[in-house]
Amino acid sequence: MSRAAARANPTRIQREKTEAILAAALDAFSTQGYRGATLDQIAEAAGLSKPNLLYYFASKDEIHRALLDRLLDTWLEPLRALDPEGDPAAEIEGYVVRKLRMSRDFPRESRLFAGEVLAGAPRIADRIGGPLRALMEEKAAVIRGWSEAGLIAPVDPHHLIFSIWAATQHYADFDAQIRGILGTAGGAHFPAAEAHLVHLFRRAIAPARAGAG
Amino acid sequence: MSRAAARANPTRIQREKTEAILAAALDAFSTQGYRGATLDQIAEAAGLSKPNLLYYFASKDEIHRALLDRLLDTWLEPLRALDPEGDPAAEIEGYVVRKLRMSRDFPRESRLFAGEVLAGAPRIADRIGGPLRALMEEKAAVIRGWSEAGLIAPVDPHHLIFSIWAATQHYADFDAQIRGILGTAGGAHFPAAEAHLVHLFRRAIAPARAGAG
DNA sequence: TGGTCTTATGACCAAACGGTCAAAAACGGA
DNA sequence: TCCGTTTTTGACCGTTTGGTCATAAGACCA
Repeated sequence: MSRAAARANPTRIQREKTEAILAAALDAFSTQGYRGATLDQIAEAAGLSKPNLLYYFASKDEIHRALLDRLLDTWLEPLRALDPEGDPAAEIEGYVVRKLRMSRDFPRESRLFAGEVLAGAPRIADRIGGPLRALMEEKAAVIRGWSEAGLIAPVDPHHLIFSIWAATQHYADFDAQIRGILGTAGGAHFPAAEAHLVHLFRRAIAPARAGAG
Repeated sequence: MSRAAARANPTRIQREKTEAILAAALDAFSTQGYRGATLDQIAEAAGLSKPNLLYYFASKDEIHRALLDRLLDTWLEPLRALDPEGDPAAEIEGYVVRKLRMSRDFPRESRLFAGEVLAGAPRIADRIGGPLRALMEEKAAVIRGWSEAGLIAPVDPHHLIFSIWAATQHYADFDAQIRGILGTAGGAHFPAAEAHLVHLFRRAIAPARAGAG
């Protein structure tokens, strides 16, 4: 019999405990990294004994993997939603705003992902080179099309997307630094951040006016 | 007698071994985090036995602290160099370029810092709330002055600097992701990144032309 | 109520960890 | 060459870590 967490027909207890474990593990991994988090710590936070935890997940690695699986599904949604048929400026601005809100609403997930990439992406290199890259190419082509049609300024689509990722995720990943500098608590700086980022990227893609270039 | 590494008059051997240890530790900590890196691993990479390593540094924590001390000194240099008397656009663009080049030339340092902040900045919270915050306020005031004088567009100086940090450091911290997507090796994408970032921030701070807003 | 499958636990294990210590080896100035 | 200092090492230690296992307790349905 395989692991309880991976059953086809999970029982109520399996569903509840699996959720509790993943929630506790997300806390642990996102703040302390893979090696820094311990099974004892996760088990205690989830309200289980360690052997009981290992009844639901076969190993530490399997918990981590399960978290990343969930994460990547939802992580790319904002970019997926970028509509090739929509208004270019509105689409890109909308993407920036959606991405920033994910940083605000899912900072632990952002940090989990950041930590994994920071470490060289040992456990998700395949998915970065696969689905993520494919989606990136698809949307980059859309943006390049807008560029070439003169609907937005000439920009390098890949690096534009990198900048959007960087600038938005920064508010989750570097939260400790931002709080230390601004002195704000509980995401009070997000409205200003959103206004700034919309300004930043709106100007970046605004088509050059007549007479320039 | 205090630790060999902290002597006032270090011997040649002390200097050499201390360097070797810090170099090995930078590799280890930047890719695996504080808990992930082990003394055995650092010792081996530095070509020493573990007790020998602990002859130079009293503890794992002391090595980590020494790395952060060095790092923070040089890390803020690009921002410090932002000249209040210079041309605003040139100063900000210069800052972007310098910061990006630090990501290119010191990616391990960038990742060490990122990992520390990601974990909640437990060991550098004081220096973030202190010297870093002070420098930030100083330069933010400069940028605000430029804004109010109409020399650059109205921008939130703090968030502008956050965006510059985020967008430039991204190329070091998320290198694994960028390589996985672009397929480039050895920093071949840096010229394009520099062109893009200069474009991005030049437009962000360009004063509004007559007739707009 | 009985029986079966699921869930939980205490005791335990080997390996890895950060760190200590006494003693040996190497260094370097007189 | 001598001798005090610096440097290096092997052996060792207590703790923590991820993980196992046999067994007990609990849930659920007939």
